[in-house]
Amino acid sequence: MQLDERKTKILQAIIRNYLETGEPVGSRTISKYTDLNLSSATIRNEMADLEEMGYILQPHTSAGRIPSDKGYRFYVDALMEEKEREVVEMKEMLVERQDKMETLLKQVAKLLAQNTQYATMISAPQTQRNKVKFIQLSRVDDNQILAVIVVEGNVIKNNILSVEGGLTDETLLKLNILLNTNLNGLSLEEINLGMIAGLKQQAGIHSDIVSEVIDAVAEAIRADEDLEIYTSGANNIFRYPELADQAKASELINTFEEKQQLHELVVDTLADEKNTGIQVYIGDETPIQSMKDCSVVTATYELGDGMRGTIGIIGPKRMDYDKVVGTLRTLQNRLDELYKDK
Amino acid sequence: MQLDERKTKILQAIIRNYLETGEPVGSRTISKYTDLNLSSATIRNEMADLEEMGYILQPHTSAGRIPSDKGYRFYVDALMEEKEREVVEMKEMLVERQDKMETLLKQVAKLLAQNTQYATMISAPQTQRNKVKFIQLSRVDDNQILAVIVVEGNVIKNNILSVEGGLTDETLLKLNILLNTNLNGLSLEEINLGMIAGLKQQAGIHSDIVSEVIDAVAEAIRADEDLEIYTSGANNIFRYPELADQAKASELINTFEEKQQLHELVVDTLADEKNTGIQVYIGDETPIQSMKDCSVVTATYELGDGMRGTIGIIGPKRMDYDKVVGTLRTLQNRLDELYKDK
DNA sequence: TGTTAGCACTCCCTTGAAATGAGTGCTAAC
DNA sequence: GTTAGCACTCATTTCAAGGGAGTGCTAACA
Repeated sequence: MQLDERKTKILQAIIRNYLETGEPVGSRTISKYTDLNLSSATIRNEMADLEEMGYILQPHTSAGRIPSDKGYRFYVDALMEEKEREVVEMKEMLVERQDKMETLLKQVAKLLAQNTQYATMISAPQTQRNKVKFIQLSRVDDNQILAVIVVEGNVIKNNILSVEGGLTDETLLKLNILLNTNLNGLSLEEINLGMIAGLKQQAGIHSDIVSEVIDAVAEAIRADEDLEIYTSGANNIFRYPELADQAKASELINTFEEKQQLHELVVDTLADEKNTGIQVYIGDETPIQSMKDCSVVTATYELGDGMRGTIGIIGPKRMDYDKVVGTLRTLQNRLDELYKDK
Repeated sequence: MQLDERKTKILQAIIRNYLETGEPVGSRTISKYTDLNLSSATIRNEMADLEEMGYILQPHTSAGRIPSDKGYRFYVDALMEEKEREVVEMKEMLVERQDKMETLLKQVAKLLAQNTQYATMISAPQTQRNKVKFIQLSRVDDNQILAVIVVEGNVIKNNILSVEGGLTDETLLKLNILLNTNLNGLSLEEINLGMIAGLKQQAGIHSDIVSEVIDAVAEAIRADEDLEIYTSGANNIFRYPELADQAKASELINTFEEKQQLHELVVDTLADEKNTGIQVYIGDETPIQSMKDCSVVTATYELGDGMRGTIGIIGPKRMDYDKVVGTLRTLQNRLDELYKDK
């Protein structure tokens, strides 16, 4: 069977109506809703076809129809094909100047949640940072020294180390030179055990300091550590009866709170390079089990210097895809500016 | 009317039973439950008294009794007076060695939530840190310098600054000396506008760097910035039907997610110095509006060097106060060790 | 004077039957 | 190919009846 133009129109009408109301939609509603001027009986025939084709389904006999995952998918695909939509100016998205990335991202998540009435998440941008850029040891007081490590992408790690027997300024300077000349510009792979042993030997009695610094370097470089994820509006799921029952809500809330599982979403989104950077997961398509009754829309954003992060919107399957995709697209463009404004 | 021993016993029996079941408890239950050997009729008379005195109440005629806030309060006060309970060894609380405070606190919150089946929060320890301890500017590359600021309590702040026209190593050294000799040991109040102007003048063309550093100092010192709060187990509230209805759950979840309001709890708890460091808020006693149907138990913990934070457990009024208070007391003692172990 | 047995009464909650109504599938006519 | 009409289905609402848990009160008992 073919999905001709009339069937398409009817299908879209069904979905749009369902998006608004959340109730199964009947033939009579469609008969009036569209400009097709068809009687409800005709619509019923077409609906039977659409059901057979798998685009819509009936919760029970004598109920109206609701879109299936396949139906949503069709709708979203059609939506995405539409011409680049005009970038709506989000005046309400006035973000105050922020000097901290963290605060900015938290605010974006929050505003986005308020704006869309869905749950949102945003991951801090990640960059390739495999190389040590700079190491500095400084005295804080008699027994403590501060180790500052900067790696590519300007990720900074601080460690305060205690030194038992005092340490002369001279020794500190030597250690600084030792570490910088040997480690700068190296990646984690290039810092091998042999090299570490050599460094320790040169550091003599202060080899423990070298150990600690190298541990800190490893940590600063290891990517997953600061894959921070910020969420907001988790409680918005209570707005949608189909998600608000206790079992589902509890699971979802847990996912948002633990954040651990959200990583998968980020990984999955970033992995997919080809498209415009916006992806839609409907129902079972999502990598996260607890969201199998939801739809998830994700966008990859990119800050000037090649750092990429993920924004996600999680809501019911009858999400306002149109608006969400539009908003995300706008945000993709704006986020870079916001960051540059700092 | 007096709250004699028998009334006390009955009241405690009622409360304990209600804590377990969550259902109103009737006279017959108490008659069998206690070792008083009284008939249900006698219990009924006593219950009528207790109700008149405001310790218990009836949801409706011909229902059993449930504790009122006053009843809970009595129960908790009696509990707290009990002799220092033996510190239970929490074997299951084996926390892996963590080198980051943040990770430690997140883990504690999580374990605590799993352990108690309530929602938990923990605030990062705060210390008085009004004084600058140490400032260091270092070159990262040709156009960027890194400013590291350490204030009392070893709070560290990093800022990367861009410098337009290059900066010689000599100038950098001069700036370092300038900043350290003038700012070290000073509190925010002591760094006044006159001094800032003086510094800027001495810095000459690099006065903008001085400005940025001073801004960073102000931020590092300002306390509220890093009053981080970690939460866990918010979805545990779904275990208690009296909290699980949509309106309440949504509000609670929101409170946990936004964290903003939780600050009040921390402030309130830290303000109260006199007692053992454990406080119980029942119903309306809590400073947080959305928790007025909950009970909140908070504990102040102290890490060796005078840093204090707050742990909170949020659950239904029929919380197992006994266990919760015990667990928190244990944790108070253990947290310091855990931290020292680092 | 305190305790207890007995009983009528209250009120929530469950159960099941009946009514409602939205929506369908099918058939026959246009 | 489209439509009107009708019988049918089934979730949901409504209502009354019955059960049950628990109370308050009274009268008897120790």
